[in-house]
Amino acid sequence: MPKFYITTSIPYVNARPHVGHALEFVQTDVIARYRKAKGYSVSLTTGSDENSLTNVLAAEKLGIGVRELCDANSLLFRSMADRIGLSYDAFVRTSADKDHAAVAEAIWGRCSKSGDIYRKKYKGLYCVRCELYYTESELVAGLCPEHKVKPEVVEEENYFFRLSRYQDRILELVEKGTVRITPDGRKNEVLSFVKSGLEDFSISRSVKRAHGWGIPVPGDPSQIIYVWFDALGTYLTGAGMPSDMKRFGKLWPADVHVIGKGIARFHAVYWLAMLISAGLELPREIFIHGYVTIEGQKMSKSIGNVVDPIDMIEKYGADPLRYYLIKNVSTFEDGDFSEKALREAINSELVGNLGNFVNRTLTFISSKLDGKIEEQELGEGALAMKNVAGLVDDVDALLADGQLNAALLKVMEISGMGNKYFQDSEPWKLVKEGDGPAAREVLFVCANICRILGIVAWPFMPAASEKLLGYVGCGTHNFAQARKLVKKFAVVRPQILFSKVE
RNA sequence: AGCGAGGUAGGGUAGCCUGGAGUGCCCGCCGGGCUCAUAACCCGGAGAUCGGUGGUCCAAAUCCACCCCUCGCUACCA
Repeated sequence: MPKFYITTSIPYVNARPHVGHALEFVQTDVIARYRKAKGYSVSLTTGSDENSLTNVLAAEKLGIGVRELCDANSLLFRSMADRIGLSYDAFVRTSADKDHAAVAEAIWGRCSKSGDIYRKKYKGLYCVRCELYYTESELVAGLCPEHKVKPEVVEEENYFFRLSRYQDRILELVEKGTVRITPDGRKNEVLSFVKSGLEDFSISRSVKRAHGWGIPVPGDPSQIIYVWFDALGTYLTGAGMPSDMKRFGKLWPADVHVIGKGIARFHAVYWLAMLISAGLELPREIFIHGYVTIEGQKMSKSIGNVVDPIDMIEKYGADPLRYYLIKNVSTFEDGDFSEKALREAINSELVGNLGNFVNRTLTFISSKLDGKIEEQELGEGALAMKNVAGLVDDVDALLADGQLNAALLKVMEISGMGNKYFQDSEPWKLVKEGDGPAAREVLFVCANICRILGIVAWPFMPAASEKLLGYVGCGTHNFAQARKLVKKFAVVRPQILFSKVE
C-alpha cells in the first residue's frame, strides 16, 4: 500500500481558532480522506505553534502565564480538529512535545554541520512597543506604523542561516516542479521572490528578546531558536522523528504541506533550504490556500467579526460546515463566509438536493418495496448509470489534482442527476399502475446512485457519508467501489441526513 | 513604484490559450408541474452594453493597444 503523508500548518495559539483555521483543516482532511479512499496508507500531522513571542505577549496582555495560554488555546485547536473531523495521527505541540525539541535541535545540528549556521551582528530598527524589527520601507515617516514612535537602532548578535547558498538550487526545484507549488500563481510569486535574491536570515533571538520562551540554541543558552526554525520541524516530529525512526523512514518526505498564503515563503523557500542543508528529503508539494473573509470583510478582532468554527459546528454540525468551506470558498483564492449563505447552502443543497434524493429513494424502497431491491435489467437506467460513472471519474480526477471545490460541485451534480432521474421516471406512478419491474429498475439505479454518492461524498462529509452507506448496507467508501454496480440491497428506513435550519 | 492575478445577470463561477449568435453551472428571484420525499423535487422564465475606450477581423467575452478599478507578492512579519 503506497503511503501518503500530509500536514496542516501549525497555527499560533495566541488566540482562539477562527474559520480560516477550519478551512485549512477541512481542505487537508478532504485530501487525506480522498487518498485513503484511493487505497493509500495516509498519515496526517497537525499541531500548534507555541514558541513564539506573539504568544508571550498575548499571555502578558491577559495577565496569565505563557504556559497556561498555550495549554488552553492548544486544547481549543485540538478540540476544533476533533470536532471538524480532521483525521490526524499526530498533534505536535512545539512547546510541550519532547520529541519536538529534539527535532529542532537535530535540524540545528545538521545545518550547523553543513556549515550553514554562523554568528553575525544584526542591526535593525526595533520598536520596543511592538517588540518587532522594522525595515526602512515599513516605517511611516520614520515612525512605527503601529505606535507612531521612533524605533530604536538595536544591535544584537544572532545566529544566521546561510540561505543565500541555496538560491539556485531552490529556483531549479520549484521551476521544474520537483517541489510542486500549487497553484501556479503562488509558484510564480515564489520564483520571483527567489530570483530577486536570497539573503541569509537570522535564526535565533536573545533570551531577553524572546522573554525566555522557546527552545534554546544547542550549546548556547543565551540564545533561543527563532520560532520558524523550530516550527517547521513539526512536520518531521509528526512523522516520528526522533523516537520512531522506522515510522519516519516510511512517512518522510511529506507528500503535501497544506498552508495559507501568508506563510508560503517560509515553506517554499526557507523550509526547502533547511531540509537540503540538513540532508533530508524534500516535500513533494506545497498546497497554498487563500484566506476567509467574513461578509466581504477581512476577519479582524478590531472589527469584531471573527467567526468561531466551534460555534458553527455546534449550531449546524461539522459536515455542513465542511461542505460550506469547500463549496463556497474557492480552493486557492480568498473566499467569503457568511452565516446566511451557510444556512442557504444547507437548506437548498444539503437538505433539498442531496438529503432529499437519498431520503426519497430509501424511503420509497423501504415502504413500497419491502426494503429489498435486487439487480434488474437496465433500460433507461443504464444511461443514468453511465452518466454517474462519468461524474465519478470527474470527481476522482479533480480531487487528484487538488481541485476540491470543483470536485464537490461534481458530487452534487450526481445527486442532482439522481433527483432528475427519479422525477422523470415517476416510480410512484409505476407502482400505482402495477408495473413492478419498471419501478424496481428505477429504484435499483437510485439505490446505486445513493451508494456511489456515499462513497464520493466521504472525503467531504464523512459522518453523513457513513450514515448513508450504512442505510444502503454498504460499508466501504473505497473509490474503486464507486465504479461497480452493487446487485443486492437491503435498505433500512433512513433517518434524515441533514436537517433544515429555520 | 515594480512584478503578478483578476474585473462575465442580484451573489459566486466556467468559457478566453486554439475568435463564430452571450453559451453553461451553483445559489437567489418569478411562474408552472408533480406528490415518492425534510413545503422537498422537476420544468419554464426574467435578469448581462461579458470593467471602459479604440483597433485587427467577414466575425471579439475571446486577439492587440491604452485607460479605470480590485486583489496578491516585493525577507526575518501567520
